[in-house]
Amino acid sequence: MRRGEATRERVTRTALELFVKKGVKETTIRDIADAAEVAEGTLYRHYESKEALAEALFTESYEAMAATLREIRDDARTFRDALDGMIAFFCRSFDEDWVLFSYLLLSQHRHLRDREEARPSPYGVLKEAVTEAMATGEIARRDPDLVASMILGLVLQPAISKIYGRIGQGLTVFAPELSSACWSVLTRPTDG
Amino acid sequence: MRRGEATRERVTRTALELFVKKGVKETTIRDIADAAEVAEGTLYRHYESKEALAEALFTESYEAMAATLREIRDDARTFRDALDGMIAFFCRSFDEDWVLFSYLLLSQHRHLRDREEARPSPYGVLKEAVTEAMATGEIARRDPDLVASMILGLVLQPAISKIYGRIGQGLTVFAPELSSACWSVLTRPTDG
DNA sequence: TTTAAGTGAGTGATTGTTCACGTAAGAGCG
DNA sequence: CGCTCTTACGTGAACAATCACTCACTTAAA
Repeated sequence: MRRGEATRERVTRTALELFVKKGVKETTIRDIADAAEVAEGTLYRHYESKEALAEALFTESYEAMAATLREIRDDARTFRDALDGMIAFFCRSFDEDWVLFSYLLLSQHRHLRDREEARPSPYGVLKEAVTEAMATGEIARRDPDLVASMILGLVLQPAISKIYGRIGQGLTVFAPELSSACWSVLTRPTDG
Repeated sequence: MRRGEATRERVTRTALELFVKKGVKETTIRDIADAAEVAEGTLYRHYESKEALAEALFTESYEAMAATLREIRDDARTFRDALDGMIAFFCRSFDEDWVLFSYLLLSQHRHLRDREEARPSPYGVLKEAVTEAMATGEIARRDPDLVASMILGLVLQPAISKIYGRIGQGLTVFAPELSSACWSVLTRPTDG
């Protein structure tokens, strides 16, 4: 009694691909059903609505990412180790599932709009790590939100550039370079 | 015979605000017409379609930004001056018209999707500046796309964080800090 | 008088969702 | 094993709502 699971996953994956290719609003239930080779009604056996599907797709991956980043941070001895680990993990994940990360990066604003502050997020984990590193004196004390944002952008924008085709190679090869760039920012705060 | 100009601008501005608040697809012609206190038909005296309005709104500001950044770069003697000037200009513009920049930042993926490579863009200007600075030896030679992306992200993400309310103050106060952070990245490429 | 600008009810097409009807996978049972 | 029963899963025509856009008409600036 569980052929349903395979169908669900096919629908979900197909939707993800179409959402990335055309956008959520521009993708119709019919598009998804046709591409996944199921009837329109089937989609509603697995998701309450198209919006719920788009939301689940985002939130599940987004919070899973946050959870793994937290683990990496908790397991690391130093902030530098945590940072390197998080960056390496992000790059690897990105290269492993390009489509999923395109969806996360390109549709985040849509979903983050009405999201409770308290929910787990990659940004939240990073900010906590930064704050703690300031407390232990590992990095200089500055506005944690500014620092976390700069680092986040420094890593995410290359990923976005890869999505746009500006960068050809996988992200993983740049992971060490991204790490050291972040570290430069963290250790040379004020400079002529 | 030109009461039209004022109406056009009211429609345009109202659309911008609604696009940022609700999203483009989620904003209807009726929404715009009601909020701008005109009839639905009026919108079509000034724009071919809703999509054309959304596109014009994006492209005009985006390319105007690129043009100004290019001027700043051309007027600057050193790359460092160019970078500082561009960052300062971005921060000022952002603080001056928060709504417009929210639109540019949050809807860029939608519009950059099918955009000709050759068209002027802030990224293009930055990449050129980076490439030239590498040629003159002002900064170390590395992948220009990676470097341009890192710097772009380092500056844009704080702006996005401000849109999300994570950062309270205006961006302008952080301009010097953003500049020096970028410079750290540019001058300390490889680091244990 | 001319014509750009404004109007808003009407239209046609799209689309998310439903629901009454099939289908097959396991459960219970003799 | 064979049978029936139950229930999750699958189907797609039909529905109702939405919405971008049109157009015949009015208004007012030059």
